Amino acid sequence: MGKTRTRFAPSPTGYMHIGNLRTALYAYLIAKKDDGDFILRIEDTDQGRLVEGAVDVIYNTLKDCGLNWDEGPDVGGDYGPYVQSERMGCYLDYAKQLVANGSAYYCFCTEEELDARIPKKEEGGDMIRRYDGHCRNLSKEEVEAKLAAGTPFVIRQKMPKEGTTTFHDLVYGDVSVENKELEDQILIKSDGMPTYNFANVVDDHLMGITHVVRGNEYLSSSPKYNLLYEAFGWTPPEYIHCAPVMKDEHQKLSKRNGDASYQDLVKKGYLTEAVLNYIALLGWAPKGEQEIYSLPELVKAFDLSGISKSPAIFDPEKLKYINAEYIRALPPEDYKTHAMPFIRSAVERDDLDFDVLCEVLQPRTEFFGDIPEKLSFLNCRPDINPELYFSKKFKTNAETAKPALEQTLSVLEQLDEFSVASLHDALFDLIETLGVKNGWILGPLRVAIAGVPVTPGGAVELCAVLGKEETLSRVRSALAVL
RNA sequence: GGCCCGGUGGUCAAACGGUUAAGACACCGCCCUUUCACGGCGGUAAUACGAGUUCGAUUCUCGUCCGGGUCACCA
Repeated sequence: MGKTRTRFAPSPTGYMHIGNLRTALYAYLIAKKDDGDFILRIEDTDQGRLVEGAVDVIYNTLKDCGLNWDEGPDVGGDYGPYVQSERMGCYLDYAKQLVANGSAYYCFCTEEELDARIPKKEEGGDMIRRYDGHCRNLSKEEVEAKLAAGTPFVIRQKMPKEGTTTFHDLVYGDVSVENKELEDQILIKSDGMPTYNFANVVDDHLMGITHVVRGNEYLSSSPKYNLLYEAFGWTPPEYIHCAPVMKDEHQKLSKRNGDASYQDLVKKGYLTEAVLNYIALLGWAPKGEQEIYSLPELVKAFDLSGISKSPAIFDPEKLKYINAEYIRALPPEDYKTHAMPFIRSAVERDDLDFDVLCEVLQPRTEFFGDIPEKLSFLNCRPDINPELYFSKKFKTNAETAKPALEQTLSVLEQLDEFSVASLHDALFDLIETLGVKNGWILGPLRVAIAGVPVTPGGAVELCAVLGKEETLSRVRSALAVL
């Protein structure tokens, strides 16, 4: 048995959606779990749907996520080229091989003939037509003659009429279909290009792919693939079909619905590692209770038996939770690097202690994009609603706030160093001297300098963030209206 | 419509013939606490339905219902 080789084979038609990325992740994990190779192949046979820059999005996303490929268009490898449009030479020859051994045949039916002979019927909202095998029985002479005359043709796979075909899937087990259900699908189009189904089989075989990981929309066409392998005398790969990632009970996650893509999530301030961790868990369950996994840990823990057969709904709440876990685990410098652009977008002033600000923000950040709304009070001196001074628990209100703030102000005026530690000491000394509850002093102070009911951090931290000058100015102006 | 696949709390999911049917997110309550978070403790909440096999079914079989996929010279 050779090395495990998996591939990720996207078509560059847009962006990386979460489902795509998960398929790539699983393919990567399956290969790496076995010390195998992960291959990137670009399937760009549909030139009409190519989107500018889409290949770069694929490269960048995979690189960001650390899903490094061992072979691919840019890094090369022994099985190239890795861009399907550059492999066009070989497919027709392979198809002819199948014609020669009786597993495929030339078909000269035109669209018009088909419409006349077997009009499409509506079934369940789709227009359906099953090819009738008209050209299966053409004599060798007829075929030769048409080819010689230059009649346009396609090559179709000749499906057995009887019996059943079974293939084994590592997730779904054995799947069988009656051969009579199988259509004589087109292998080579009239322009000489292979269809996706055919190119896929040939490429996977030529590239030595041992495990095919893909969405389960291919589950029902897999028997056809296997019949193709059989016709060539090739060994079929192992199949791992994955249930889709859903937006809700009915719809898949998709760009068309405006659903979050990987890039969108990153832009909103989600960490790559967290996104990857979350999507690994969407449709796969580890053995134990652990749910925070780095990529190397995933490689170790990944196990095919944990892959789910049913669709999974993408849950933004759970992603937020996982992301928050990652954010809290960040070293403070890294947190600051990530957070500063978002802080800057909300805060216009420069004279704040951003280290302290980051310190109070870090345990309160679920994703970086939620930072700005927490910080608007930092920009200018607040207008204070006196009701904010009221607290049942600390027996405070606008009346008690006045003496409390006066006492506090005189302490703060004496204090030179506005660090969290020195502010804490000074204010708690005052609290002890007065013999009051912490909240009797600290509650009103927080309101006076912030003016909003909810702030990241308490009075002590906020004083440190604002600095002496701004703090005193805010306390004085709060006092002035009491 | 034919065929294929699936169906455990709101969500992700464990349990692969015997459990009081895990755990996590969300939600609710309590504690901690200078607000909010973090943290700690506790709570509400599930085997789609009906038959069968079995001493015993979430688990095996069949039917029903529900959902998804597929049936292209698209990938």
